[in-house]
Amino acid sequence: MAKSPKISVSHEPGGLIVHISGLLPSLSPAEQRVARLVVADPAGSARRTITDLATAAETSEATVIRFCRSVGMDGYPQLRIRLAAEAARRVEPPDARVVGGDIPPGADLAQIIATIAFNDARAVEETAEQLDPAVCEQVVDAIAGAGRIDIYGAGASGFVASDFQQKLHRIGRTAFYFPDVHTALTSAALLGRGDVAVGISHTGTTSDVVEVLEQARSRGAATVALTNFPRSPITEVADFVLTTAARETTYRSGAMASRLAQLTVVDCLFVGVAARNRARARKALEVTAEAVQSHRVGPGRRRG
Amino acid sequence: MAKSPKISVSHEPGGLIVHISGLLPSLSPAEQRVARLVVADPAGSARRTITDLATAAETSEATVIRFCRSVGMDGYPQLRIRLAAEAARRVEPPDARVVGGDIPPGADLAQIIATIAFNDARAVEETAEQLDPAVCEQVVDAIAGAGRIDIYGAGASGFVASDFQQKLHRIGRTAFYFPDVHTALTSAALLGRGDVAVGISHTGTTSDVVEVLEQARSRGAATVALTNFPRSPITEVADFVLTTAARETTYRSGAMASRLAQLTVVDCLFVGVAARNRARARKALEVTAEAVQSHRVGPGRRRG
DNA sequence: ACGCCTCATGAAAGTAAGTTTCATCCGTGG
DNA sequence: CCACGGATGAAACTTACTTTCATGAGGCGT
Repeated sequence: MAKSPKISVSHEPGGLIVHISGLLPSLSPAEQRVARLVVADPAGSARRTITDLATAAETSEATVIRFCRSVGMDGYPQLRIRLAAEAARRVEPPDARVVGGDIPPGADLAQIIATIAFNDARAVEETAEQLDPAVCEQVVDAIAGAGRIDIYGAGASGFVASDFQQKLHRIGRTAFYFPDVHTALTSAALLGRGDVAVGISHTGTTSDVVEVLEQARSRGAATVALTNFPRSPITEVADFVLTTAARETTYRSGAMASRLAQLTVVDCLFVGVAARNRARARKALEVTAEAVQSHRVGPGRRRG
Repeated sequence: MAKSPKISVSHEPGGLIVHISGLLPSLSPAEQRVARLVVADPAGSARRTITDLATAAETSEATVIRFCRSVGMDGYPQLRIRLAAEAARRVEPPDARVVGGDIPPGADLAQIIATIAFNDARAVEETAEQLDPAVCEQVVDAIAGAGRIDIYGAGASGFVASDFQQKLHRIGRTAFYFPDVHTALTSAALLGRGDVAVGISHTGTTSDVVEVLEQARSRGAATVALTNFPRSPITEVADFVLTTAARETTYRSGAMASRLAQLTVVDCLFVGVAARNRARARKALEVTAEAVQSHRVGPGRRRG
């Protein structure tokens, strides 16, 4: 079934560049070379002829066309135009901040800070731009009406999962997070129709998370995937797919930008769910806030 | 060559559209028809093929080309691209995002997303701007040369603390994070000169964290505070103070923006430390990356 | 290991788009 | 009335884009 090449991608809001970055790993090697050129210099690429671009990417025109189709364009001319538009819209980075780039070896700390913050902020913004409100809405509905919510995530994404769990818990939703696979699988097996399972994985290839989500789905739960890559395995076991838009950087394994982007999405979902029932959520928040009040000390800020 | 193709106008400032409008009267009738179409709908025209446009202007392709040359373009493709770029640029920004504002009660999800992302991104940017590189440098030095690094944080900040610990660990630094006060106190008591203690607290008033940091300091460890409020209690027990710049919003208890800001700072420190010894850090990262490789699944592409 | 299949890929054929050339038309002024 | 020059489109031509197809690499089951 899923075979259907419905890939279509009719909806690639936000940036085309962002969209392409996300698709990058799902492209064939030759197409990736093309994609990288395009992402690195959209404006420049728009000026090139297809033959030019093909040569630059050390491949054939045919591959460039395939690339166009892979990212949802009709053909090369359309890509060109979209690229030009995209490039025009984006204000170029003020200074030497390499977008999505690596930190140069000799960089001093001030530069490092500027670069990191720039990329982090961008990831957050771009993620928001390309988020599909309609899908979010559905996810929010599902969560708001869920009997139980299971949240899965390994490693770095585990933090995000855990954070989400805590948030939902604070507004009175029954949410769980499992740091270990076995417990998670057990829990997933107990899910059923009306429950929701959320899997978080930057790469979308973390087998533990994919498996658990699959399990959850087979039990009838609605499954949600949060990943940076729209065509990664996790999306195949998810009813709803939400993507982040962090560009890969080679050096920084932790992919902090990705983490921030994930948290932003989680936050949006959270606020969306909370907004479903303002009164109750607010009350729950107040109660939980009071609960930790005793752990606060002294005069702190001005507050007299 | 009497016509002298001196085309000139290599640089037509302001908008291309404006430029064309200006030239309009000096064009031949048929070219004017083309020009009018283009000016009326730049974006739409960019999508048309030359034949299309010629037909629409009730003229021949040749005339369209002449028009292109008349306005200083090399040919039709170039015009197309410029038009697309032009059209994209004049799209006005979606709408006014409320800076630091609360989410209005009736907001739809798209608005919520925009607002959250905007505030989150701002928090990250502003935090980076006000971070003192000199202090960061000192902290990085301390951590890079530390015998042991203890990281404390409760509740939401605990996630950040934990994340920091994991990061440092991955590049071979001896770092610990303690989710519970008692263990933390015990550990702090064992710190000494040359060790580093990092306390993370958004409000800066979390008693647990303050206490532990105090303990660490009394044992001779260098203490670092990461908080949003430069005059909060935690800063009184810290040798180095790093601040985030998240604006509070009333509704969102979790203060996600603050979390992101904290993470950004942590990331900067991390990269700073890693940069102190590129080679070793890189190696450590590679090794740890390999370690989780087996947990990745399949190709992830569309697979048929 | 073997054959089978799938997929990625570029060469080449085919089609469409863009460009040039040139003959025609039309108005103007001698 | 004719010569002239600019405007114009038809058609030839060139280049760009797209499709098709054969090849070969890599995976998979036997």
